[in-house]
Amino acid sequence: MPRTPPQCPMDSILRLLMGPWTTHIIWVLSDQGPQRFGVLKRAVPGISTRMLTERLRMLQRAGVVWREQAETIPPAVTYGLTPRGNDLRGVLDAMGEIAERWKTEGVFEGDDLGGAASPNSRL
Amino acid sequence: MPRTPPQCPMDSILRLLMGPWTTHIIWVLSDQGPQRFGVLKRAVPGISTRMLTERLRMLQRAGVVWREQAETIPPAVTYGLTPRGNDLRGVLDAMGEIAERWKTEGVFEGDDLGGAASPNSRL
DNA sequence: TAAAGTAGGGACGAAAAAGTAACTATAAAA
DNA sequence: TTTTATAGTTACTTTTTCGTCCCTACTTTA
Repeated sequence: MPRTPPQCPMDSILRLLMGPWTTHIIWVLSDQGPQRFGVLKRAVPGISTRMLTERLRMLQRAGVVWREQAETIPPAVTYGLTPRGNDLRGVLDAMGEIAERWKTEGVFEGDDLGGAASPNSRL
Repeated sequence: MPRTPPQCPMDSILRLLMGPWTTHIIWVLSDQGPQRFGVLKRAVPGISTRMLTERLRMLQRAGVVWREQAETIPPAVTYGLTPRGNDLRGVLDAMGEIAERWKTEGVFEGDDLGGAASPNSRL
């Protein structure tokens, strides 16, 4: 991400959501309710421990998720959405609705969307 | 972005929007109407020609923007939102609303949101 | 006795993303 | 006549991201 010097709250929220797995994590927490770390990891297939930890920390710093650690000996940590996190549910729903519609319209057929397709891909 | 093998339309739409400048570009086209390349570039301060071109091409492939080239000698190219592009306006508005609210709540004060803050930042 | 699960932390390195600079063509303006 | 503008493309280089592997400490299970 470039050095946008933005002061623009939109930009901040985008940098928050834009990370690779972020919305997926929020979605799971919103849909399945609070979950423990391991369950969450299994619910987001393909994510690495490192990534999941990092994203959760970041969402926590933003006040979007809470973290509750039980000081038992194999520690049990649970994450959930704060009210602020629930604010995001609307955005996610709106996106999901569009995604559904576009899918029925066949937008995602030859799906080479998203990447910096041309310059340095697969060198 | 990792190799999400997703088949999930949400994922496709996220990969579409997630690029660094993408939403900003869409926002400008939605707010100011169709614009020529140069104007657009000036409206998204900090973006490089390369990036702007690439993002526009991608949005075009997704059917979100249209491109109209006048074959005059200094070529004049205009970009605008398709109806599909306008679908996204709602999502953007929803995000903008939240962003406003969070700003008044002071969420973005020590703004180190978004990045992979811990491991390799600023080495 | 050894292995597995829990919730991570840290180092390393490959790969991807994005900035910079240089180049294209032609016409109009200075 | 040199410069400027348009809308890019291409090559080169740097920066950032993210996956992989190894480590923790303790308990329960096989």
